[in-house]
Amino acid sequence: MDATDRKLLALLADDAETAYRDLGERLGLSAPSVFERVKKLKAQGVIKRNTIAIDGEAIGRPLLAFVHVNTEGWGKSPELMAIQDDPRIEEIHAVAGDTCLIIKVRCESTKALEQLLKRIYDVPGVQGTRSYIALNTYLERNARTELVEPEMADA
Amino acid sequence: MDATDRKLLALLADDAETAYRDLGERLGLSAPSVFERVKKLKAQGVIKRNTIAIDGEAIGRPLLAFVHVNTEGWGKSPELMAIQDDPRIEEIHAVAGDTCLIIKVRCESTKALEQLLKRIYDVPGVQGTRSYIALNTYLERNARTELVEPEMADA
DNA sequence: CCTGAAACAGGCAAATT
DNA sequence: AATTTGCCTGTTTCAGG
Repeated sequence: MDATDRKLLALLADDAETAYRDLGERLGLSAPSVFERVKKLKAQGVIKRNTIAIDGEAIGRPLLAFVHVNTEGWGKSPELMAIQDDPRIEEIHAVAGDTCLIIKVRCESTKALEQLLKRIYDVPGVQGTRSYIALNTYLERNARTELVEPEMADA
Repeated sequence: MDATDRKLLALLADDAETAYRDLGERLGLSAPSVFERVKKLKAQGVIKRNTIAIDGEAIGRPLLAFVHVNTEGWGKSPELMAIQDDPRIEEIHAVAGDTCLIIKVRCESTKALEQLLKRIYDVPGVQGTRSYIALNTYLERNARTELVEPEMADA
């Protein structure tokens, strides 16, 4: 994982369909060398997978929300994890703070969100939820590397 | 946007490197037909772009956090939006609820998060922040379509 | 939407520095 | 030892029907 790898990751994150030849030009490498690096990054698990970014509104899910879930005892129950079969659920994180779980959901409507919340409330141990409805998304992207070496300044 | 398109999007979200021939087999179409559909979905903006999923830990950013930002007046100031040049910032949403903005960040360390918070606090109009540190991520994926027709049940 | 064909890029092997 | 050059296989992409 050197500076070239980080720049390569940044280029692929921006457009994963760029030809190895073009990537090589930008990195000062030949196409096979770029291929080798990508292969290694995939084997190492740095690149988890290639995917597409889908527009939420275009697929009929204009409502984005973050749902904080409070549970008695520990939050991660199999019943609660079962909700991930719902394609509206995009993320589930256990967090430290004044809530137990944060769930990111993308719904068709407020009614669909209500149904989802109902399902969450039906899980044993769930004490309550607090929802944050996104009014506008200014930025939404995957993990990024920086093109330059990160500076480790202290506090 | 018919059922075939939704299934195609689901397949591409799972693995965007699948050959059109293989996609065609699963969809009951020929490779050129799949190509046509993908082209249309891109032109319509349904597919926003092809990208790679990068492992946060592998690039030295094991610390995921959601930062709620409270501001006086309206949250979206140019100064605050300028923080998106930092690759640690993955998402910025204006939300309705007991906070103004939710920011998703992925940092190298608690010190790096502290610096980021410092930068946010330095923006005029920012009254306070509340951070939720992810202890464990159970699910993290992009927008998904469902393979079957969504049922619009009422409340 | 499918069949056939051309252009292109991906992936490997040998050769070179 | 690592990278580049060149080649072959396969996919992508464009016709025509």
